[in-house]
Amino acid sequence: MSARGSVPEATVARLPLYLRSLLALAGEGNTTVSSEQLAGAAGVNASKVRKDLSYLGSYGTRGVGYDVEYLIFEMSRELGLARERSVIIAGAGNLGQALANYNGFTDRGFPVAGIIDADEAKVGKMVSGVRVYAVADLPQLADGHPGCIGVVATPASVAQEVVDRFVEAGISSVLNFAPSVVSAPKGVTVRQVDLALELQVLSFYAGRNEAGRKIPRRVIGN
Amino acid sequence: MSARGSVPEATVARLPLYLRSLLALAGEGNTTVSSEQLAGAAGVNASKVRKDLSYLGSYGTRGVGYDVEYLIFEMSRELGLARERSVIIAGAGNLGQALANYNGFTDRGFPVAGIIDADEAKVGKMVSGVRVYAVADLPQLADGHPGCIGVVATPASVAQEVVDRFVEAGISSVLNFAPSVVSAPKGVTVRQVDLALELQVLSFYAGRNEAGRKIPRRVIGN
DNA sequence: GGTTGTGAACAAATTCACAGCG
DNA sequence: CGCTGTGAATTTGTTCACAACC
Repeated sequence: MSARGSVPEATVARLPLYLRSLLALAGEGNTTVSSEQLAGAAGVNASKVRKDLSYLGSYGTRGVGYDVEYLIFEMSRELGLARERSVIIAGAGNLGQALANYNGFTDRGFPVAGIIDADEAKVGKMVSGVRVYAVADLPQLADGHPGCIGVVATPASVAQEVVDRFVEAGISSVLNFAPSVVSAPKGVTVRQVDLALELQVLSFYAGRNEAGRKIPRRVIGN
Repeated sequence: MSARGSVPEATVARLPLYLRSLLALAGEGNTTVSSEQLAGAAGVNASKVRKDLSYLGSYGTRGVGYDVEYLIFEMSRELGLARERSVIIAGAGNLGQALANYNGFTDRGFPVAGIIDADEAKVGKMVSGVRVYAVADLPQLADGHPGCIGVVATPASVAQEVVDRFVEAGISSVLNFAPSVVSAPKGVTVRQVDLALELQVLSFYAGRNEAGRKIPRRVIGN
């Protein structure tokens, strides 16, 4: 398939996984990788890797595999990682501070441009090297970092309001950590991460496993 | 459908969303809710709500809707939230401390039982009200909190090792924040949360949106 | 020989549409 | 009449299996 037909969502969600694996493989000195190897590293199966890569129109070499450096290049380009994207965090509370302090963002190419907070007492302070700005400063901050990503780390009660402000400031990518459903106009992408939700899902399966274990106490031949 | 056939994964992932919405609705004094309303609150569509609820075998009343309290009860039961589950965090670094400090876990019924860390200098210290334990203390800590959930907040390089230790200690639910694919024996559920991955996915769509915007500069009638 | 790229088969998830019931 | 519950239709995602190619 030749590059520009829309890439399935499920595939998009796996691209960063492949990229991460490829970077690791490159670090180990591999110059070439088969779909089988890449699948192993990314924790998926080989046909999936081949299908996914085929959506990017990337070319491997039959009988050989994919060129690691070339794939990294292609994939970074697809993911828009050539261009740096800053992150603006809304909410200087627990989670906001944690995220500002979290190296994972900066390390992987998403520097934190600032934190905005409604609490005047916090404005002007530094939180692990990141300045806290007033809500009124958001438009200016966003302008200074074109293509930046807004991160919602406020209580759920104000999440929608924050998203609206982000959108007004011209931000079109939002990562929402608040446990609340938010809406945004078309053209704005919102992704939701709810930490407690993940725990609840685990709890569901834990219940099933434990319940399941009750009956087959001593199964013959297992 | 009558309760015990396996609930589809996609449905399981939405149950906490419904529960959250139901709690909000109950808080507003609603005693009854239609699939349409619940769908609105949870940000999905009504048929999905009905299908999902039907997997739980929950009964609504035709012409009326669902009883809010009853649904909350049923859903909490399904999610195993009657029983409290503690969380044990591995890694007292940036992210680990942030998570320990994050009220979102405790507030929603997942108290943090402790942090384990390989660094002897940190052992015995308190991190926002949570004690740091040595790795050797893990089995005991896990025993003291049956059905607990292990959270990996270490560097990727040791994530697999940590998961192995969790499993040895009898933990069968793991939430992995390290950007690395980990494997675990059958019967152990692992969920992956990669914060930078979310940003990369946003970056992908941002690129598409921006590229798309290049051409229709001034669209008539929009 | 080995590995990709991809149609075709299969499976999962979503949406439609309406019968059934309060 | 209004709303649920669910089969059927559709869409999306995964896996298979193999021809094409290096």
